[in-house]
Amino acid sequence: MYRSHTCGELRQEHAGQEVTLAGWVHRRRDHGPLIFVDLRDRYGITQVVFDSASPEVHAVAEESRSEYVIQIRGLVRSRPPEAHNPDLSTGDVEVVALSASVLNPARTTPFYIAKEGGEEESLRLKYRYLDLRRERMQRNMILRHRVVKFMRDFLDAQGFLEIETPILIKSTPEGARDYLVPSRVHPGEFYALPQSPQQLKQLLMVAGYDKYFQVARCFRDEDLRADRQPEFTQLDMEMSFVEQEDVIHLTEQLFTELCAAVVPHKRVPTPFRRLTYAEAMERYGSDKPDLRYDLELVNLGDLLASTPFNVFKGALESGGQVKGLRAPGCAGYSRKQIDELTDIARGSGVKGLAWAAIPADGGDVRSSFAKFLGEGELQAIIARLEGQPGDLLLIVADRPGLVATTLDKLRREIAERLKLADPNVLNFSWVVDFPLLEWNPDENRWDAVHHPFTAPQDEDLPLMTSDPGKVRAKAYDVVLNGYEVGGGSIRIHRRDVQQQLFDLLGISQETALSQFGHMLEAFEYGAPPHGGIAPGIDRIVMLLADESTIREVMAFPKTQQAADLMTNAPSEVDERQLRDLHIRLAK
RNA sequence: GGGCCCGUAGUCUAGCGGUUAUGAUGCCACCCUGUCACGGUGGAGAUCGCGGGUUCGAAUCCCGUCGGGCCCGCCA
Repeated sequence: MYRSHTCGELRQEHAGQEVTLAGWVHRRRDHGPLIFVDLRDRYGITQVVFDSASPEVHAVAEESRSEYVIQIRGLVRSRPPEAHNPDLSTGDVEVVALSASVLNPARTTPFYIAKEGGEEESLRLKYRYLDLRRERMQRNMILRHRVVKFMRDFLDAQGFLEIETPILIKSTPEGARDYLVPSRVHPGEFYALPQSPQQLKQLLMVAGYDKYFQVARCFRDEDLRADRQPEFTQLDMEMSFVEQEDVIHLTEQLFTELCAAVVPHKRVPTPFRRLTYAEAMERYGSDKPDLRYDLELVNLGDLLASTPFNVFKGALESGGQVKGLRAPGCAGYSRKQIDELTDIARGSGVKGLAWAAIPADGGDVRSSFAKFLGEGELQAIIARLEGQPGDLLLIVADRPGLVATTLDKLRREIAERLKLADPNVLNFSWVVDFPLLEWNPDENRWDAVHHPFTAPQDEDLPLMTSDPGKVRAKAYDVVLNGYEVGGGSIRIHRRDVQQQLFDLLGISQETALSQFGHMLEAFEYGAPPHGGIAPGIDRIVMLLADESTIREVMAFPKTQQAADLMTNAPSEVDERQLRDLHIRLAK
């Protein structure tokens, strides 16, 4: 045994005991004949005292440097009354070294372990094993463990079974780009890594495992973002004999109890608010709005039906929208600040941003567009937006999609500037009634918004033939503080409905059979009604940890170019390996 | 595929056409018996990401390239 205790556990009551500790040298305070070493492991820090009265022991402390791994045997004693350290959990005691040895020396680390912050993230990623020693990453890894442990315990208590599904599976064309794995045994053929275990969990329902879950690694070969990595982890769940309401209820209970258990200092409003997709887009311009603050978008189109202002008029005449957003107390924004907002708007693709500032002192409204408006229109706009003295009004006119994207971005920007989002609130909500299909003008067919096994809502079934774009799906997303943290649906279990959907998606009999034959066949052997959801663990932990990227809650994440800076993956491989796989590289 | 931002000792950072390239911290040596971001004295440490160009002169300006970040597209 290298140690009798960890560096986080000694207390006043251990005084007088002889203990053995092992850990890393966190800091060393060398007073010559007296040296203090803060010994660190993942449990905490304990102060060890080396006195020159024992020269051999003292010599070990003298040669030790930061991050040396050392072992000491010593006597726990109460610190002198004036020397207690309230910042350490072990701060009432110290260990007087009786013997000591260096288990392994350490080079000077490329960044401080003891003091965090400031370094380029790429440096932290290159030396991730050092970064992981630090408190921030340790806290995040521990939180992540607790989250996953809670999920497992919760679902186990609810009667769920955790079942593993393969990582090497069949590639299917729709959805995200697959990561492919060449087969050595079958020249020219490939496996895909799962984008999610979607089909497999549905087959488990056919098999009668009516409550399934898995902490499932998922792979998508798409471009990265702060909240998107090429591999990520979902709490994949599926249940038989459930309706949408059952899945929502269970998930809500899971999240509520999870947060109470692991982040008790945060407030979770319950029940979770519910928005339809149409309502979310209308009021927030987003299907994942941050509901910690209001700042709702307001439609102005009807007020401007006969406006002479060409920008508004043109947008409305071509089927677009004019919508606005009230930025409370921002009337004093400088030209520069307004230009920044305009740049943000342009960045989403609109041509410009119309604005009006209502001075707090009751003076004349400053505005970029009032002079182009008709009689009374400015007053009508201000009234509709409920503009008060001191407010800045932001207005966008364009195609509905662009108006939504732009005002969503401006809404988040204003909230950020005004610090409207309470960091200690976890505002979960449900977005429901997603459309089942969206028109794909490039391919001249319908695409599944969720996936091709998502069930349409019963009362919309007649629309499948008459107006497919209006069909709502039994699909639901759970949204947290502006992030989609989970999505799911009730699946189609009727063969005729499935066929109808394939027809709309332009999937031929032959394609359906070759791509989904196993599913269709399975569903002919008694498929129970079923549905599920897949919360994204990385994003949830990120939000619980108050981090702004999921990289901070992953042990070994990849860069935006999908590279691992520590191992230098991806990398070239031997000619021999390629030959085994029957692969020749295109020059 | 596109837009924007960043790259200077181990680390963070100042400098933005002429400096001996700034400071902090870390590192090394010596001194110090109650520190806990210990303190004190001294020292070493930088092909200014890389390549090319403009210029009498480039860390500084221009072009390219590499790496990193944020975003758009993409992400059933």
